[in-house]
Amino acid sequence: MRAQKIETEARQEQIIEAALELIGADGVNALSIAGIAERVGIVPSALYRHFKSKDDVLDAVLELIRTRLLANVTQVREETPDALPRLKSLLMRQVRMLSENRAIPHVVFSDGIYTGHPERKAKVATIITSYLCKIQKIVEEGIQDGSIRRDVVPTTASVMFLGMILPAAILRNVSEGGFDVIAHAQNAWPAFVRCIATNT
Amino acid sequence: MRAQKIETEARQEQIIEAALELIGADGVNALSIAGIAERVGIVPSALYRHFKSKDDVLDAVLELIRTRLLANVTQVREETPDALPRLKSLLMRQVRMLSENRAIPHVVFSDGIYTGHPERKAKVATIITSYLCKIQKIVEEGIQDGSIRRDVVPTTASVMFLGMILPAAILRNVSEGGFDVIAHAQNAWPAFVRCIATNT
DNA sequence: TATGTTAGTGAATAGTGAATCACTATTCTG
DNA sequence: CAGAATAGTGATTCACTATTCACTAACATA
Repeated sequence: MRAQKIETEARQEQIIEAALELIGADGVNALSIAGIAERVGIVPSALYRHFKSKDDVLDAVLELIRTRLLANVTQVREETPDALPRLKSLLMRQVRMLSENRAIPHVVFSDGIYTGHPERKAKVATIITSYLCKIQKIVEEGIQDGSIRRDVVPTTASVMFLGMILPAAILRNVSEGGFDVIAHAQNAWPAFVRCIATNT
Repeated sequence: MRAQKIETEARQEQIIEAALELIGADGVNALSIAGIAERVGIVPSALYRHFKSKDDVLDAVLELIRTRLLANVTQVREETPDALPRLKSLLMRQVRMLSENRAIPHVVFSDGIYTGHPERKAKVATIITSYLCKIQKIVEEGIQDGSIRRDVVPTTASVMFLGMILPAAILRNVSEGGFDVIAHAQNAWPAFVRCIATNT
C-alpha cells in the first residue's frame, strides 16, 4: 500500500518527531533510517526526499531540542520577575519536559551523536553552555536584588542547578522509569534554596 | 611484524585498558575491535583468543569501572569517621578520578552500551544505585549524629551529591576539557554543606 | 484533459565492522 | 629436543544500514 503523498515540510516534522521518539525509547544508537521510515509510514528511501542524509536528520533533531530547551527559560523569564521563583518554576518545567520527552538526555549526553562529528559536539556544547548562561544570569540578578547570597558563584550555582535535573534524568532512564523525577525535584528544591538563598 | 606472544590474562588487561582509553577519547560508539587491537598491537582477530566477543569486552570494562567506583567509597569510609568530611573527601576523590578517567561518564551515561542489552542496562542501574545507597548511608549516619539536618531526605541528598559531579563531567567532555571539574567541586562543596548541614 | 513537478517505491549497491577459520609462529614442558 | 599447547595472522564471511537510482503514482495548474 502506497503512503499518502505529503508535502515536504510536514513530512520533515513527522520524521523529526519520529526520530525523537525512537531516540527516547532506545537511544541514539538504535536510531535507523528504516526505523524512522517505518514509524512515519513510508519506505526508507522515501526519507531521502526530505533529508539529505541521516546526519541531516540528527542535526534537525538537535535544533529542535535546542529551541525547546531555551524556550522554557525565556518563558519563565516572562512569567515571574524574581530570581528564586523563576528558578523554581524553571526546575519544575524542565523536569516535566524531561518526563514527557525522554529523548533529550539521550541526545545531549550520549556520545552517539557526536562521534566523528566535531561540529555537532560543538553545537551540543553551545546548547548546554548557553542554557547555563541564562541560569547564571538569573542567579546574578538574584544576587543584585539581595535574594541570593553574595558568596554564591553564579557559574557554580548554575551547574548545581543542572545537577538537580541531570542525575535524575539519567536515573529515570537507566531504571526504566523506576525513579520519580518530579518528586525528586520537589524534594531537592528546598535544599537548593538553602544553599543559595540569603538567610531570612 | 608479528606481535609478541603474551599470556591471556595480561592481554585481557591490556585490552580492557585500551578499550577504556578509546572510550574516554571518543565514546562507546567509536569503540571497535580493530581500534582496540591496533592500540594493543595485535591484529583484530587475535583479540578473540582472549575475549569471546565485543560484548564480553564491554562487560569487563563495566566491571572494572564498578570496582573502581565503589572502591573509592569504601576507602573513604576507612579514612574518615564523620559524615561531612567523608562526603567532602569522596567528592574530591571522585572528581579526581573522573579527571583521570574520562571513560567513566561515557560508559555509565551513554546509551551505546545498553542498546539491545537489557541485562547490561540493568547492571549499569545496579552500579549507580548501589553507589547512591552508600552515599545515602553516610547521610543517614550524619543525621543520626546531628551533623546533618533532620529534614534532609537521604535519597535526595545522595542524588544531589551526584549532581555536583555528573554535570561537571559532562561539561568537561563536551567542551573538550574547557571546564575545570576540580575547581567546580571546590566551589560547590560549601554550597552543598549549607544545603544539608545543621546550622552552627 | 494534458503536463510538469513532487513524493513514494523497491531493488541494487557499497561500506562497515564483528566474527570465523585454517594456518603459522612461539613458548612451555617432559 | 620433540611436540603439545597457546597466541598471532590474514583472508573471508556475514549481517546490517545508509544511500542511490530508475521508475511510478499523485497532485497541481494551465
